[in-house]
Amino acid sequence: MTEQWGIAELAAEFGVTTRTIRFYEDKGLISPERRGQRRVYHPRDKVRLQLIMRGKRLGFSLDEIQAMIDLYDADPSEVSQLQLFLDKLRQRKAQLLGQRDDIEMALDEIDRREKQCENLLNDKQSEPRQPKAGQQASG
Amino acid sequence: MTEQWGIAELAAEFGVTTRTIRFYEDKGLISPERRGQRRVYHPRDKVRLQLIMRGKRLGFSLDEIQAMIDLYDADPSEVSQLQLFLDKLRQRKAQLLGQRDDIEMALDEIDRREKQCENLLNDKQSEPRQPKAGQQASG
DNA sequence: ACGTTACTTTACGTAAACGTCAAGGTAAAG
DNA sequence: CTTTACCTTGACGTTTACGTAAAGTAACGT
Repeated sequence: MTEQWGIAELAAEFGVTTRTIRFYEDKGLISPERRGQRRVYHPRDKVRLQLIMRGKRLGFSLDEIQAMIDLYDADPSEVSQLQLFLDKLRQRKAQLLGQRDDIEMALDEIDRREKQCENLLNDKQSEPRQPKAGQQASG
Repeated sequence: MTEQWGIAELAAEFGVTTRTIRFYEDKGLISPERRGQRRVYHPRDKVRLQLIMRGKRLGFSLDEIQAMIDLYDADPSEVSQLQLFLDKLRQRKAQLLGQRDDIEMALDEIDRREKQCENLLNDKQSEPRQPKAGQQASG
């Protein structure tokens, strides 16, 4: 009985405004219980919001997030639907793998720059005056 | 001399419209050579566009992409700037690592659903009639 | 009864990232 | 010289994802 929250609590917990949460409801991404005219949120709604937030962090549009949530919720009984469902899953997977590759590349570049900087900082701290052409490779 | 392109060529190569490329120029993300009033793009502009596209695939705003490109281009000479620069690098890194975690989670979930589907498909194909409660674990 | 608090709907506003004309320049080809 | 292809600069339109009032309601404390 303790696992339910008002919209303001949820908003605070997820670091968004109540407007945002209502907007997601308008879009059909969540559908909380109604007690009178008030919205009452349950754990499943929180799970939904977690999925939404993760999707947003990964740059997906709300429509895409909607589609992904549908994928999680779906329970395809017909074989033809199952095949189609599997295809969709694999598409998302491919997209995510691509994103992961992009991230790896970006991380590699950042790591290079980071080490470059650290070296520079060490050099400057150990020798505040003469720059001294050393054997530090630059590329 | 062969390494230069018109805006239409570039647009075709990157799968965007010329409007998009000009928009990025307006935003200061790229600044091609001008021959007369025409834009002429060189390899470095392609590199920029690659970075932009990667940023977009990862869900960054053009402003953020701008900042990331600045990070790549910057050559901080002052120690104070260097420290600040390093901080920015590490912030980006943290963000990217977070995104990577998100992706791993999403991939895990998809993999589970995928295997679930494959099992269902196999069951249905080997036994089109009786569902027959088998020893296939479901969770 | 009255005010406060927390919520509700309705509706107009806005920033980002382009799309979509409109109107024209220019260089080579016919 | 005109057509054609390709480019240019505006400038207004559109979608997404909310922000921001405005005005109303429902329970709760005093």
